[in-house]
Amino acid sequence: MGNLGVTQPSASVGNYLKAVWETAGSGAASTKGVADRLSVSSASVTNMFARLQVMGLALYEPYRGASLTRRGLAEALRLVRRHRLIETFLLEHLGYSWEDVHEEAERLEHAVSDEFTERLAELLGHPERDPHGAPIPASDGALPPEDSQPLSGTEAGGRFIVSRVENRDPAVLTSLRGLGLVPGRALRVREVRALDGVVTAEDEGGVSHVLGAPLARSIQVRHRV
Amino acid sequence: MGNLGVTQPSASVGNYLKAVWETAGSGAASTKGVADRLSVSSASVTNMFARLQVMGLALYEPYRGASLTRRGLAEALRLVRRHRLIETFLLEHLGYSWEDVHEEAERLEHAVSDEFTERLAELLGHPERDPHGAPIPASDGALPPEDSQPLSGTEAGGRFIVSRVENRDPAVLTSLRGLGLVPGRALRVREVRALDGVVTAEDEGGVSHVLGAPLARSIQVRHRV
DNA sequence: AGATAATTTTAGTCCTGTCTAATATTACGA
DNA sequence: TCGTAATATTAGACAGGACTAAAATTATCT
Repeated sequence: MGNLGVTQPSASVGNYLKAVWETAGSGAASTKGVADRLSVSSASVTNMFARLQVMGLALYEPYRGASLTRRGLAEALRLVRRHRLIETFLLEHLGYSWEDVHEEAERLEHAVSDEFTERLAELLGHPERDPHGAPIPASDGALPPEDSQPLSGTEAGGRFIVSRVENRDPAVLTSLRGLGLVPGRALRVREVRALDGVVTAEDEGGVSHVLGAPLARSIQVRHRV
Repeated sequence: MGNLGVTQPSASVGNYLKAVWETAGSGAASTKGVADRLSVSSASVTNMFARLQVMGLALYEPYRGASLTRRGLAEALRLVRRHRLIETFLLEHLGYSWEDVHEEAERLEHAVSDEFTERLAELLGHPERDPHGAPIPASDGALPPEDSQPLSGTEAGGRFIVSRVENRDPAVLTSLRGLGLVPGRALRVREVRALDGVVTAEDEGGVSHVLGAPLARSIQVRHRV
């Protein structure tokens, strides 16, 4: 994850790199996908895709989308690492609440240096996951293995532990926290309704939760051991 | 120091506001003064002075320099507060060395929110001074009273305590730290040579320090009680 | 006071990153 | 497979911030 002699990409460029990384499954990111994620016009995305290509950070084929080069991927993961470490710090040391850490980290990740990042990792004890359960890339970009699946893809009767909540909306996160649907919570799935994807799951206190498809998709769980 | 409904000035605008504040004694800041401090061309400064005026952050009279309005001053002090709190945090919690905190804080001050700042102040115990002895403005912009004077302006025979070191150059700071010329150090002034402003002072260990005029000007001391 | 030096401003250019409107391409449903 | 809907791209504009070169103003020194 070195950065030898290379100019730091601007915050904008960094945001596009992250968006491409998050949007592209294992292929190329679409213009619209990135535009929606960044709340920016499609024209802006087309423009940036071309620039990322010139900068050697992405491969771009018109109408086919963009995918990161090794360098682009390294840069994206560096930002993701910063973001998730900062979120952890905000929650654990500054008393931020779960739903507020994302926004602050979003700005800070572009301002901190590698030195800051590594010192922060040290202070935090080199955590593997952030407060939402998202894996924190190592300083060389390595991601811890993922053993989770979305709640929406489980089967009735299964017993799980919430491992991650993938949602940036503070209002949604506040609600989920209120319901106790945070990483670590044990759940037993009662029903995954084929009709509309609504999932019904019961927590250890016997409380039943009914979750619409989008929510069920953003809650990741892993099998209980 | 509120920020109600007001768009956050960009990092650039913020840097100019700080530079005007630091440059203008109790009058107006000159184009060249600000240009030198920010390492930017004079033309850029003229341009920004005009824009600050339009934004209501400064008063600008061509060829006469710029001075901050109440709003501009409040914004500048807000950044200074952030900067100095961040420096303190870097040194005390992340293990940064004295000479490295400035550069990192310079970037971070534009990325943190008021909420972050106040939580950080809380974590640090609401310090009144940063690691270099510079006063930290309160959240309402109030500055602790200044009882210091530059070492260059003292008289031979006086006994002082170093209260502040005003220099951003890491190389200079490293040297001063090596000599023990940091806030808290007791000094007895031996000579302030009229000829060239060179100051000779002795510390408690009996070590004698000879300081050129520029250095002597950047070291602030207060009378020993 | 006049000449020269220092400082400032103006004029014009450039780059980044955004937008809208118009056009082109691809995907999809009948 | 054809027509419409969705997606993408191009073209052109604009704001923020920076620069250089040239012109103007102020300061300084004899």
